[in-house]
Amino acid sequence: MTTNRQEPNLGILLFVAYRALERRAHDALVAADITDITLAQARIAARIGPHGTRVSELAEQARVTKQSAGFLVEQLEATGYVERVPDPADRRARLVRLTTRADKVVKTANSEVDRVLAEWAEHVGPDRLRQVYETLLDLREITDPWR
Amino acid sequence: MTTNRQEPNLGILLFVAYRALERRAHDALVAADITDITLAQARIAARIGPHGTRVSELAEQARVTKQSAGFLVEQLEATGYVERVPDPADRRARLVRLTTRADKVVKTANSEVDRVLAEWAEHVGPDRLRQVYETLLDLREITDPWR
DNA sequence: GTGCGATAGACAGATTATCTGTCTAATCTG
DNA sequence: CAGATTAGACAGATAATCTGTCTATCGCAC
Repeated sequence: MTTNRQEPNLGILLFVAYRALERRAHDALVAADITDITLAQARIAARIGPHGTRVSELAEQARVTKQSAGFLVEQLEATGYVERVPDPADRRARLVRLTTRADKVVKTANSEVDRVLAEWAEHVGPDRLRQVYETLLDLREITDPWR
Repeated sequence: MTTNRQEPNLGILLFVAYRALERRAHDALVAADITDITLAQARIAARIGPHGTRVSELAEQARVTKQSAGFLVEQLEATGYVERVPDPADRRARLVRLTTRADKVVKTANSEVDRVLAEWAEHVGPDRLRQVYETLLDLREITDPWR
């Protein structure tokens, strides 16, 4: 529970903006006939780095348990959007990487995000939007236990 | 899917901040021995206005279907945190209201949110935090289809 | 005022996402 | 090297969410 005030509190504002962005990106995928990726899978996939990322790290970033992340990665693997390769640096671990099949997905999602951000910048002004970005970036130092 | 860039994108920053706030509030409830409210229930409860709110509106605000919202309200009703009363303005509708049993919960959650916001203000400066609030408030005009 | 499309929300059923707990192998640390 | 930690798989349970359908009511346009 955050609060139940009438004036929207910061939590709700963060939520609304986040969900709007996420929703637009996912809708863009559906519009591009990419209908075999759920929102939860996308949340995981969006956090995969260019050189692959461990399931544990994906779990931390997406704020779910390792089990949940593993479950979603398994599905993404089944649909061919990711692959798991051994981590050369740690034989316990496996790196989750995006496959070439994911290229179109990433491109589509990124394009839409860019479009949304352009709309936002148009609405509130590029400076104010950048201020939000920079402040949230600094805030991450205390809100993000990892990194 | 938002993107998979390395520099955190705005979507991820919004997510991290939102989840940090939500998590802290929920943890505060658990610390106060309020363990019969789940995060999903809290998301719904946090959006109930002082004079009661319709399930449909809660669903819209929390970005879930009416069915999901109804399901969660049912649980909150079973644990006695909310009650449903007929809406005098519309006989189809019922208003979901917080009960007195919810007082402690609301107070606990609000206190923790205030505490978190104070920490945030401490870290980035009150001005910058207020700028984030105001910009997100303006942004809501285009990101929030309702209201 | 009547009729028709929209809305509120309940009911049913299915699926998806998530968690806790446990286990093994591998790594790190003192 | 021994013990603690970490990565992630496996098993099982639960929670959350969706689609679809249905009834009652509302709000208009005519």
